[in-house]
Amino acid sequence: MASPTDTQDPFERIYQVCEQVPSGQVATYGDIAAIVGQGCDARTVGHAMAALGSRAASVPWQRIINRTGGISTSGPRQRELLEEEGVAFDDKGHVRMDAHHWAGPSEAWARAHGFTVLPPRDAPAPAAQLKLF
DNA sequence: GTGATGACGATAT
DNA sequence: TATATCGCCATCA
Repeated sequence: MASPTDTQDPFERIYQVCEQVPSGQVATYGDIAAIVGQGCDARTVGHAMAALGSRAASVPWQRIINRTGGISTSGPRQRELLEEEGVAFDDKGHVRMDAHHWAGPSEAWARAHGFTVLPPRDAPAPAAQLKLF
């Protein structure tokens, strides 16, 4: 049996999750893939973004970046859009993931649409903290 | 059906 | 932090 509100199209589900990313925040391809699940891979999300087509006007594709916080698209267009939303970049052109990383959709929303909740990413960076003293 | 390509991720160095 | 290598999955020739 299929899940409720089953869009059947993996790309369509990816677009749905992307639309949940609020303005001023960014999400990584891996995060979107983890939420969508169903064998969706970070690369699959990239393909979906490349196949946006006319959907580019409805999906905040600019808020989807790679894990390094860098922009994979060609041209400064994506950075322009993000800066318009208040996203800060460092001198190297990387997004400040520590300040703009999207924590994921609401658990209620995820369950209502049959998505997976993003795992707790509260990694305390052990090495840094241990070496602090 | 197979091989190559790609808006990637994680690990190792 | 940057680079190199491998793995993963969907699309195209």
